[in-house]
Amino acid sequence: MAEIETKEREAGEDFVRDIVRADLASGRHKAIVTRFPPEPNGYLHIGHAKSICLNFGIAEEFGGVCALRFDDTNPAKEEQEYIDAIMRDVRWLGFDWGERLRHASDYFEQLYAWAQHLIRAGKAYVDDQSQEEMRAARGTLTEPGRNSPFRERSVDENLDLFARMRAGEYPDGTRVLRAKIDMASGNINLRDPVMYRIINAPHPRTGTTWKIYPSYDFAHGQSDAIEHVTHSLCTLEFADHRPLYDWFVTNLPVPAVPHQYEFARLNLTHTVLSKRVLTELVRGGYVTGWDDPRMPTIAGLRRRGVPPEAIRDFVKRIGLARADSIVDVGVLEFAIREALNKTAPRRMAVLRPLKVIIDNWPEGQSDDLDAVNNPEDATAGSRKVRFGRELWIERDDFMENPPKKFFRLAPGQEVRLRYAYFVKCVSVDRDAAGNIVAVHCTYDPATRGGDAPDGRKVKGTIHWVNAAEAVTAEVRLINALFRSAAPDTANFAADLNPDSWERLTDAKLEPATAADNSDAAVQFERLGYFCRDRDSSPGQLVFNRTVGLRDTFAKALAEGGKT
RNA sequence: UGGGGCGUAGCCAAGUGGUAAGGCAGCGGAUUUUGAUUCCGCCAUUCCCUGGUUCGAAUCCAGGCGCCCCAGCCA
Repeated sequence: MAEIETKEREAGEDFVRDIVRADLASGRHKAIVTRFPPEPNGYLHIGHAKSICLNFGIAEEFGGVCALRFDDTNPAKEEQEYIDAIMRDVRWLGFDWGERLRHASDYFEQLYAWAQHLIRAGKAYVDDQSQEEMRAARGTLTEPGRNSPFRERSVDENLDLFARMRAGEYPDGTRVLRAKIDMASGNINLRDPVMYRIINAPHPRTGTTWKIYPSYDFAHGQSDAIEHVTHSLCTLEFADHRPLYDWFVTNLPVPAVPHQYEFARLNLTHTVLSKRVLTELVRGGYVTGWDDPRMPTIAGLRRRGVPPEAIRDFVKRIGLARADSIVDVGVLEFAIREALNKTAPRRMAVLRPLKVIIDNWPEGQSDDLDAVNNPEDATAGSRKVRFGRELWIERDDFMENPPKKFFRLAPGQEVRLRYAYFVKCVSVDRDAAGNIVAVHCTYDPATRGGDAPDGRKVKGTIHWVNAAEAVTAEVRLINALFRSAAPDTANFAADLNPDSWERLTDAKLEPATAADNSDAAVQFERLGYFCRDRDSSPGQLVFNRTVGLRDTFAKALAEGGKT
C-alpha cells in the first residue's frame, strides 16, 4: 500500500491541523475521515465555505476522505431544492465527495434501534409533558431543572410508547423521547435532552415512512460514528453539546468513537452570514433569490463573477481559531481581485460618458486597433477596437480647471487614449446653461498604437469607447462587495458592439461548469470587475460590480488629483 | 453563588519559558499604455489588567476585567 504523503508542517498552521497531525503521528488514527454536514434548509454561504474548505482540505492534505452528509433530521424545514443547491455549490467550489454522499436519514433505522437500546438500559424515556411544561421544568441558566413525572416509566412502557410514536398514533408535539441524564446539570444540554420528536411532514428522502425524527444531538455523533469520522469539526456554539455527543457515543454500541472539535464561525463586515436572516431576505422578496448577486451566498458570489479559487484563497487567508472574530470584507475583496487580475479579460467601458470629438479625424474613417485582452496573461491574446471621430470618455477623466497633478485630459493637455493615439484638448462645447457637453481634441497620427516616435511622453492614459459602435445601456451597479445599500445607476458604454458583446458572452460569461449557470467576471479598464447579471432585460444590461479600482481612483480625485 | 468558550496591531492570525511570523488595511518610494497591476521599504520595546514565580514570561501561577455562546420537540 502506498505510503500516504502528508504535507510538511507549516508555520502558522491552525490548531485543527495540529491535532490531526498529532493523531496521525501517535497512531491514534491511521487515516483521517471528515465530513461536511449541512442541513438542507437553505443555500450555502461564504461561512459554509470555511467549513467546506476545512473538512475537504484536511482530507486532501492528510490523505484522508471527506463525505458530504446532509443533516436531514427535520423535514419541517428541509427541501430538495436545497439539497440540489448545496451539492452544486460544493462542486463549484472545487470539492469532490466521490461516492461519499451521505444522509443522516440513511441511518434512521439504526438510530431507532439505538434509541431502543438506551430505553432498555434505562437511559431514555418517553415524556408526555407539553412543550411548555418541559420548558418550565428545565430550570434556568442559574437554577436546576426538575425531573419529569414520566421519568421513571418502566422499560416496557417506554418501549411500547416509543413504538406507538413511530407508528404515528400520536399527533405532533404530544410526546418525545428523552435521554435520562441530569436535570440539575449546569450544562442545559444534559438536562434530559430530546432524542426524538413527532413530526408529521414529508421528508425529502424518506417521504412519509417516518412519523418521528431524531434530534440533531441524537443523530450527529452516531452518524459520525457510523462513518468512522475521526475529526468531527463544527462551530463554537456546539461546544456545549460535546458532552452530550460524547454521552451518546459512549453509551451506545457504535462502531467507532469520534471526537468533536470546534472552531470559530466566520463573520464578515458589511454583510450578514445568518441563514435565518438570509432566508428572510429571500422569503420577503428583498432580493431576487438565494443567488441574488448581493447575497453572501456561494450562489450569489458565483453570479457576481467571483471565481471559486478566490473563495478558497480567502479561506486560507483568514486562518482558523477559536476566538470570535469579524473578518474585514477587504480580505475577500483582495482574494477576488488577485484571482481575477490573473484571469479576467479586460474591456473598456465608460460609465458616465463625456463626448470627445477628434477634429482632425476624417469623417467616416475608422481604424481597427489592437487591444490586449489581459496584460497579466499573454495567452489571452488581443482584440480589435475600432477608433473613430466621436468617442466617449469618462467624465472624471476630463477637468476644465485641473489641479496641479491631474494627469488626464484638460485644455491644452495631451493624453494617450489607450491602445489608440495621443490626443490634445483644444476646446469645449457648452449647452445654454454653460455645461460642457463635448470636448474637442486633435490627434497625432504618428502615435497610432499609443507610442510617439519622437519619444514624447504623456502622463496619463485614459480609456474610451467609440460612440458610433458602443453598446450603450443603463446599468445597475452594485458597489464593492455588500457595501452599498442601494445600487448605483449609471450610463454605460462598452467597446463592444452587440456582436462582440455576444462574442464576449460566449467566451467568458459562459457557465463555469455545464451544471450551473455561473457568470464569469470581466474586468473593465479602471472601473473594476463586472459580471453580467442574468436578470438583464432586453435593452438593459445589469452589472454587478464586484471589486473596484474605482475606489482608489475616486479617492485620488477627491484628493485633488494627487498621484 | 449556573455551565462552556475567548482576549496578541485598525481587521484576521502564528507563537506553547529564551527575548513578538505572515496576510488584509494603511503609509512611503520605484516601474507602468489607465492614478490599477508589479516591485521595494515602513508599520506591536509589547501580547486585556494587576500581582507572583524565573537569569529570562505573550507563554507558568494567583486574582481581577471584558466579550461571546447555552434555558427549540432548530441545526
